[in-house]
Amino acid sequence: MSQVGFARFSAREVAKRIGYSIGTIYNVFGSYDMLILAINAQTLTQWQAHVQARLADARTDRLRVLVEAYFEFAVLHHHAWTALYDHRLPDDVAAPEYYQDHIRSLTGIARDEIAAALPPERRAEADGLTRSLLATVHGHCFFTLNGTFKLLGETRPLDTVYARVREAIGTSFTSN
Amino acid sequence: MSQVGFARFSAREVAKRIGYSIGTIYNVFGSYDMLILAINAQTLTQWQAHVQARLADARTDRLRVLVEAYFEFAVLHHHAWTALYDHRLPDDVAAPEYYQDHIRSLTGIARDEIAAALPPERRAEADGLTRSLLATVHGHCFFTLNGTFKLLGETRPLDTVYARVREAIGTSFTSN
DNA sequence: CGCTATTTTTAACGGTGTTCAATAGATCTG
DNA sequence: CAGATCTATTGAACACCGTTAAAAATAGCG
Repeated sequence: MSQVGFARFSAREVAKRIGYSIGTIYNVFGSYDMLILAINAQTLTQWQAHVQARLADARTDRLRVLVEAYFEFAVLHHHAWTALYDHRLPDDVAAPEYYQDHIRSLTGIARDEIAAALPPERRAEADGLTRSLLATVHGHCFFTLNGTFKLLGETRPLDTVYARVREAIGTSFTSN
Repeated sequence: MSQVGFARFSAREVAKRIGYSIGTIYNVFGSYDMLILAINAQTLTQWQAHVQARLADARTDRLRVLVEAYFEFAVLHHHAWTALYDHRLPDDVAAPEYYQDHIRSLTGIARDEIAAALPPERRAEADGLTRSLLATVHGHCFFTLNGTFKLLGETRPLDTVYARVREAIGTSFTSN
């Protein structure tokens, strides 16, 4: 996945590379969707580890480090990261519980940092603000990787999105 | 595309439905990528028309209407909208000029509204702020449609993202 | 009409996800 | 050990896909 990207990824190629036949892949994972979910879950694990490692030796401005680590991983593993969002289950199928847990675990890190960065009287906003800032950072990262920012002339997406985060943490008008 | 979505879309099916053979599709569009680009360009045109129509009868708070129209189109045509971002050209291929123009035209609408909403002494920030807020709104819209917000418990993404936009327009710490 | 130029078709190629009967291997039983 | 049961693995078959190029059909023109 990290080598060819989502569009050129194939279950048959996986089977070939690990020395098994295509049938075995299907016995183990059940379907193409579930194979990709397993791979994406691994990506989420690596992403979380990356963010936690960066936060571990962050001495000041942990929020900045958090945002940087988010971007860094996506740029470093852009095929794997993009696959997280390129893959879509059928509209009537929900992601398995284990996969949802991976997402909750990763977003939980952001929540803890944001809660810690908020003044005590605004801690109640932490959950809503976290969801919003995750989306904000995601949008900037996505536009960085898919070329939209290049097209529009944005050269410092990291600084830009950090300004958005600081605004929201500093003084928020949200009602969440 | 709007019926089956990006993943299940096929050029052969298009040929069948319009009563031509697959070869004709390739004579006209050149490749699968270019066919999708043509379809996505149409989607961008419809999106722009939708936003302009909403802005045309906006009497107050045009920024709110702008954000609402963005969301509304994505939700109303979520398969077509998602295809805009599911499709990725090979890393070494740039989008054709006509397609880039569509994007610049759509984002230009946002730029004009944002510039008008800014106090005169901050007009210079309009371009950078527009890029950032487009990414911000995109992120919220994307998380709404791909289920991330549902998973995280976000129930009012439109209000939430509008709070982010108001923050940035109201008092911005950005250096763009 | 015949001749050219354009449009369209068709068949083939190599690839994909998916299924499933058949095989191979491992494990347990008497 | 021999045999039976259970599990893991295979690979052929199916229906689809994007892509190509030669052949066929159509249109335009003198």
